[in-house]
Amino acid sequence: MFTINDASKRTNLPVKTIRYYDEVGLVSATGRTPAGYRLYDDRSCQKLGFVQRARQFNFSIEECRELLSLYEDHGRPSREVKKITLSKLELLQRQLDDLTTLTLELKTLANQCTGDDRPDCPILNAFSAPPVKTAS
Amino acid sequence: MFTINDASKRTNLPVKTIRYYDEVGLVSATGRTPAGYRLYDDRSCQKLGFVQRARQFNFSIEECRELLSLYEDHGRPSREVKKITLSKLELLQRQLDDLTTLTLELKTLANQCTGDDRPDCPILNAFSAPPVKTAS
DNA sequence: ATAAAGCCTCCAGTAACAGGAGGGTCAACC
DNA sequence: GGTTGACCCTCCTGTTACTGGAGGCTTTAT
Repeated sequence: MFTINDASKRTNLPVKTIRYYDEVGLVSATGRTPAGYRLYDDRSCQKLGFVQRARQFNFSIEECRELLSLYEDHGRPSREVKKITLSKLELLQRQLDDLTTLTLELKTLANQCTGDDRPDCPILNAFSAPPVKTAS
Repeated sequence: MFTINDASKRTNLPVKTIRYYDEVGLVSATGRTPAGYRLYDDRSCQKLGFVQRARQFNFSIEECRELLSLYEDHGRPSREVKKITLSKLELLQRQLDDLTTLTLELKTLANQCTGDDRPDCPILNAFSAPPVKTAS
């Protein structure tokens, strides 16, 4: 059995985060000492590590909860996991596209801006008027 | 002078959001009717539109506040605006890189997963063990 | 006159924690 | 046996940028 600090070191998760996961019932502590200290065993440390990696893949807490229950259920079909993953991928792709467009547009604006002492600024000009919508 | 609803239509911002911008002092209402209804003039509508577009470019409220004050100050050097924009671009680029890596990794995992009735799932396997770190 | 639409304020909730106050616990050292 | 220092606990607040809703006026249209 490990203290929360040990579990933290094993999983690279901050102590605060582990407490939070316990609180929201994502990964509960295995038990408590008489003094009320949280205790974690190998299995729960493994689950914490699982969540840590899934979180790095941008899965939300709720999605982690779902993945965790599939992870726990050894008879589950891989179809379900793949479904969750694919819908997450779709979301990521959309975010990626948005961010790419954004970056390009902003780069263009920054390039057009002289960045000197003069007050004329294409960036502010672009922000002060609607883009495409031509007022007639 | 426009009601908050008119301002909303002119700027494509939800009424709630306009109220929020007033509350946090980003774009204050020009005045109030005797009954307490917010009023907006052309100028404040323009500022709302400015913020709306800057927000689309992922500028935070605080950054919008800064840009807005530069926008209002007609003697400001474009250097300052460019500085803010470039640092924002840097952040965007980092987000973009992270998201790209993430998407690629997740895609690889999804491709390896059969997604059928069998319980074996490379996605969960990848999450249940540390990635590169080879235990020896 | 009344109903619908619009406006107001205030409160709660969102995601996923982080920081800090205030206080108990444990191990080691002198 | 006392005391430091490292840990642990709970509870509260703050973060970002809003959104939704309750409860209650005001305005507009019929």
